[in-house]
Amino acid sequence: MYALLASSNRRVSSPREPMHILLPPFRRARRLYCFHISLSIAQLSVSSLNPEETLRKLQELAKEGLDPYVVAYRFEVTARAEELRKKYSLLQPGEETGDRVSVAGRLWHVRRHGGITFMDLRDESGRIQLVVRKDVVATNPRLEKVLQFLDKGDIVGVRGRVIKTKAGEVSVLVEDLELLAISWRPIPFHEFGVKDPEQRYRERYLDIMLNSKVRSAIVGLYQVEREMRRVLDEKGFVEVHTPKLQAIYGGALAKPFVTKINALDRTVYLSIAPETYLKRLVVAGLHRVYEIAVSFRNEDIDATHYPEFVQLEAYMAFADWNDMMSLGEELISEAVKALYGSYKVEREDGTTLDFSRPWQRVNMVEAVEEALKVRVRDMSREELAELAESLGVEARDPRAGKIMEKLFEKVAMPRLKNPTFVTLFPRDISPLARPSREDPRYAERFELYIAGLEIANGYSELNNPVLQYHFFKEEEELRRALEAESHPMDRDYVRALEYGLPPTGGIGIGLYRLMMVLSGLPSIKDVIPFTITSPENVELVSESLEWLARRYL
RNA sequence: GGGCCCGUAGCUCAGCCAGGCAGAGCAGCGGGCUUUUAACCCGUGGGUCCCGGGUUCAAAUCCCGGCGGGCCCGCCA
Repeated sequence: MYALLASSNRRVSSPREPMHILLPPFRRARRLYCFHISLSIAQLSVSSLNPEETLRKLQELAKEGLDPYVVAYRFEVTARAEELRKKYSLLQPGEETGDRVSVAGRLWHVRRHGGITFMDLRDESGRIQLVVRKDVVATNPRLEKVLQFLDKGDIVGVRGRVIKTKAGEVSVLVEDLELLAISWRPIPFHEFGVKDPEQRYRERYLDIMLNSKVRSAIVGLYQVEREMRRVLDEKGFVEVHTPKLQAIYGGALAKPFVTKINALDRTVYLSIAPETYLKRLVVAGLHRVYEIAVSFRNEDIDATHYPEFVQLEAYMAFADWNDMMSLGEELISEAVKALYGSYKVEREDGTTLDFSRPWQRVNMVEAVEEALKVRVRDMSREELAELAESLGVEARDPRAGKIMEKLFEKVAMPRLKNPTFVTLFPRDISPLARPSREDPRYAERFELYIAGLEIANGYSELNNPVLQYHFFKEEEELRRALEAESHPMDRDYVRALEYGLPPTGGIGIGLYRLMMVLSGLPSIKDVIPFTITSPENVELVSESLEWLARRYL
């Protein structure tokens, strides 16, 4: 009884009209906009901001002919923040130069002191302080006006003289300032300002703006790619694009995305790897070929996996797996050098990763034996399975090699900190690799581990069409038996091999993972510029200001 | 698929264990300040305590159910 009353009271006392009811019809809004705007905006829970204040600011600016949406189409930039700080670092505190520069960027902080205002402006190079002094402002009415309405988050361009403040900071003494764009939303301007993990990925532009580690990882990936392209280019490699829409997916063992080409009414798969196409190109006589390939795998998302990722795959005719390990060492260590100026990378956790060549090489079986102190090399599938189960490793797979790999990942992989090549993978889990010239139970296949993460994979490429056909058939049977991922039969690929593939080495390097390891960021999503997020009802300031559009048309 | 944690102002969080007027800092707004560094000082507005139900004189707090999010563990780079 009481409960009923209480709950019904609560319901009565907290009614909320849906927001759209509060949004005025267009015509009426024009006449009464002041009233309606403040009303409708007040209902928006949108981030703090203060759309009302921002609207007022825009109206005031418009009156003065300073509406940035109307007047600001370009701004002549002559200097970058970081360059200025370096170039003028030797000025004495309080010293002023006559050097006039113009810089542009976003205001990060505004510190008003009455007669003097300090602002931090950031452009893509870094930060520079702006000083706006009352005596200078007095000579420039427009500056005086704009200054009233400046907020942190706004995009401005300034012209002024380079000085060093009494506190010793290189600054621009502002003589003129143009408001180039305003921010309607508050920006959490502290380092790591966006803490909510979901918001970080939803509004990634904020995370990239505010989180320097994320920003440098994203820029770093570009630098890594650039350096790897340089190294490959010098060796005569040709960069190509292979199809992302494929009739038969292959080159890896993974679940594909399924889609359709309407024009052909055909089901196609998004590329899970460029491998088989790149090797077709080697058959075609492009003896050194590579791709920085976006690949898609329709599998789970976790800290080290994301359904779309970027890998560099390179193939070199007349080379074997040893050559590819050397190439991998060179590509990655030179990229590290280009990025950090050293082959050693200090990480946040205090550890150092040493990319100096050559890197350690251990074969998988020896690594397992070393970790377990048990001789496993001649064990049967059943013996291996028993050992695995005793260590809590699932061992239902019919392939002995799969069990060996799992054992390795369980007992040996986490120990691999500095770059290490794990060599001699089991043959039966390597359908595109060439059997070892010394022991056909193994393949001439390696994987590269850094900081416990698998970063690269390569091998002496299988060029024997008869064996390739045989392995594809094995994979088909495996798929039926296991419903596990297996490599589909690709008859055109075998046909290409039948024309003759030279002895060839190949390597694939996971670039996001490499960047994860280098940056020390804990999730692969941190180094990917944009990732998918769950559906969201996005509230927009603009929606309540639709009437304002008319002013600009 | 199994286990653990979180949801309170625009943001970061306290309050919950042990039920009793809804709190702090930052951000916003108003005022002051000519050398600051996330400036500072004074003043001030701001709440669906995730949602629903239950227990109780009384629920942000206890119980049940749901929703949203995160982390760890098993399979794929």
